[in-house]
Amino acid sequence: MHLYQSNEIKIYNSLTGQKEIFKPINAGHVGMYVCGPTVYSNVHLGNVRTFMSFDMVFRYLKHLGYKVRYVRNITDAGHLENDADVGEDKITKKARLEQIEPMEVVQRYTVDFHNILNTLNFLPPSIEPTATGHIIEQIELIRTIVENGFAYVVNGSVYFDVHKFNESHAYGKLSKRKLEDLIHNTRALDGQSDKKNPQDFALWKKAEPQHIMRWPSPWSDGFPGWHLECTAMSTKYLGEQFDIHGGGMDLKFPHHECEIAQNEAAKGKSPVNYWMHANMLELNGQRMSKTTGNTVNPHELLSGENAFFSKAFAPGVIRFFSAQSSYRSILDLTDAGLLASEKGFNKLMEGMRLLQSVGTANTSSFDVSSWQQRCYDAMNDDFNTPILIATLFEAVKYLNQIKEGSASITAKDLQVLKTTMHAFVYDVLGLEATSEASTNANNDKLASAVNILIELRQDARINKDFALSDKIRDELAEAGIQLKDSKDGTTFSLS
RNA sequence: GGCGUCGUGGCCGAGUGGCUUAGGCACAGGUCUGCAAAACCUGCUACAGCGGUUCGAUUCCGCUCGACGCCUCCA
Repeated sequence: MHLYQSNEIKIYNSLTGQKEIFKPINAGHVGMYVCGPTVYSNVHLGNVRTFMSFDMVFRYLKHLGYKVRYVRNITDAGHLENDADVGEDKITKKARLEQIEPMEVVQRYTVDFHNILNTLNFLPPSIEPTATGHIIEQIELIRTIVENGFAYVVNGSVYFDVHKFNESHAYGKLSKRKLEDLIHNTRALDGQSDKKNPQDFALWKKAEPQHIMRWPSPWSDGFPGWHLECTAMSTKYLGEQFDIHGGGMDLKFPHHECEIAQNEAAKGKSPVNYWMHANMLELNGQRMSKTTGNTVNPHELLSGENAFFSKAFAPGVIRFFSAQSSYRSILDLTDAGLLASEKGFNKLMEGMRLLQSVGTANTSSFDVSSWQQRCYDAMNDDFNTPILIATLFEAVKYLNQIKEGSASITAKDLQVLKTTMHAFVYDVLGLEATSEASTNANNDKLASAVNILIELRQDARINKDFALSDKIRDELAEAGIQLKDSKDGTTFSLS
């Protein structure tokens, strides 16, 4: 008996605009594809939020016992500066600017991307394919689309014929656009486009002589179009139709719209059953933008070396902050918000510690099994992590009451509580007390030193030498060590 | 201009046609303490505006105002 058999998930499907009961194509198995980063610079923090949302989706599906194949690609070629057919490949441009090989650019930022995700406690996807590793598949796909009459060749480049496609299919059904509206609203191209219509998009681009990233094809030496890689790689590893496709809201049009068109043109099938789109991340109420300087990269957020935030924030705090809002809402990153999340996160982690130390009784004054069900209900409702967190805090409050003696729990219920808290806090939300884990190596020596000071202070307090005891307390505080007095003695924590 | 999303208490941020409350932070009072801090307990307030549907709307519908995203590079 797997958990997924008793937990019916509802997913908000961007394609239909409503929450739908999730039914995987193959019972017990889930195929999920998420558009990964274009590795031409440090990964965008907003992109990290998107991946974090899907990391939690991945984790929950796994927790329920699904066998999940999670594919998240690396775009290392083909993402043009613009779609107007005259743009430069982003990787190539960066390589030219830095005077290094394109693959050096790719390597550098792929490593950076993985570092950030590891630091933030992401689970690696099942497969992480690259665009350049699937040139053959992409060429085959183009060939099929051309044969089916939905693409045309001009001067060695191949373009998808959106108008032709729209005669027999619905181009724009995901983003709720009509082709005629697009025609009226597309800016006229200035100059030498090979496209029949501005709405057409490149499947294959002939490379200019100086272009380093190039592969042979039936049409020219060139490189594949950006939209094509996701179609090639998703269907290669997940099948012509698969369960979940995710990505940032900004990719809905044109990227995902083009994916649907490509797959329908090539295979005659709409590729995805459930489209999920994560909303944008803002910084202080404004969109992040490199051009206006209103941007922070993940390193700067983690290190505190930036102009926006008062301190460094631990990975767990960032995850907690993200999970406190729904993946479908715009999330505004602010100093006050992060500070509030830090306190909340610490409170939750304190609750996790209480699980180990709290005493049991003959009766429980709290309905643990209905609480447990509400945790599942929250996640089953379109992965509602804010509700899950609110429910987890009910348990924290309960644990504190047990500690204070105003509530009680049986050993059996405590076991359920412990298992469930661990499952949701660690496995599903991916939270870890990383700030402590990272200092553990030094903790033993530090602890013995601080404990000596605590003893000295205790002696001073017994002697009513409060000047000395306060001096020890205050100077430790300045050094980032906070003493906590309680009935059972004094402990400390690092701030 | 087109398409889409949204407007919740001091702040962030869920949710719902009435029933019992989101939750976190902040704030106030209390417990504890030599005093603090920390921790804990208790309290606190809301649904942009105007109409409509309804026995009843923050929740549904319409309009107004405002914010944001995509439509052109920025995730």
